[in-house]
Amino acid sequence: MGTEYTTDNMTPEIKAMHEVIYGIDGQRNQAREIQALQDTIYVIGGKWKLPIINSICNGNKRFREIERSIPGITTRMLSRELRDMELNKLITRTVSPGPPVLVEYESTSYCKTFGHIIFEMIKWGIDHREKLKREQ
Amino acid sequence: MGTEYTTDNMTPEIKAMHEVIYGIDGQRNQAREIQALQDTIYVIGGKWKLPIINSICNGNKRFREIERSIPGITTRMLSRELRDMELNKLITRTVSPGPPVLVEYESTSYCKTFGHIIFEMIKWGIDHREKLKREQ
DNA sequence: GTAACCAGTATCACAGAGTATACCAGCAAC
DNA sequence: GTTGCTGGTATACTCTGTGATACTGGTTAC
Repeated sequence: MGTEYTTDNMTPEIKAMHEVIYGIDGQRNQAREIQALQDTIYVIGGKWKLPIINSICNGNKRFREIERSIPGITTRMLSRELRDMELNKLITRTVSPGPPVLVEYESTSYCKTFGHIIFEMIKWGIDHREKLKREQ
Repeated sequence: MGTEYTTDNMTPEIKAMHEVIYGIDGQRNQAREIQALQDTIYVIGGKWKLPIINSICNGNKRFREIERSIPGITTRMLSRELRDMELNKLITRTVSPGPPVLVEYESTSYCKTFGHIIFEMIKWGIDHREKLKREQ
């Protein structure tokens, strides 16, 4: 059933992804979809990770810079998330002893792979607010 | 600074979104970005909402269907999230008294606006697993 | 009548994400 | 010396999202 297609012309990566979503036989592979979605939620879930990633990708490097750019975050949470993200190789932390001591956080290429997700989420949020405005 | 642009040709919606992201003067509006991102996280955050949305959008309508399609979820959490999502008009719940009683959940158009986010998250999750496989 | 399914509810438990608030050493600016 | 900033840490606490497990009434299939 379903439309005919050929994967002959695809690159190996695209072909693999296609086969995960649609399966070998072209049927939607719901089990793989849900697994992928849950994997992603596991990695970037929580209240603060994406805002911190977004802030650093926007060029904020310093602890207080990042803190100021995210309304509502506490130093406790920021510190904890930064450490966790460094361990998971989402960001790098570079210390220049100075004086004064200078610590800089930067995104890794792995971190940047969330760009599309963050972009879609920002778009949704903006559009949502526009819609709420129009409904008033 | 930055590249010149004109918004004259844009639809009102696109123009409004453009101005939120870039501001009137074309500069990135980080404050609006973070607000939009936090709004989105507020609405769809948590471990189960997106998997449930995805399951219902994939055509699962019945409580146990949805339950079976999401590994790890408990009836407690599913019931709770479905109620919450119905209250927030993400889904509709239709009861046919039967016998036997038949309850069907369906996504609303509002619910479907998360499609792009979910798609990007599934893509990321699939790509991430492919990369891990290649690194072994 | 027994088993299985449907669509949940009930009850108890708790881990950990998140919060509130104060504080620290070192440095710079005045 | 006082104030402000940096880059956090310390401590106690909250609370909520989540989990585990058993259970319910109604129905169907055999």
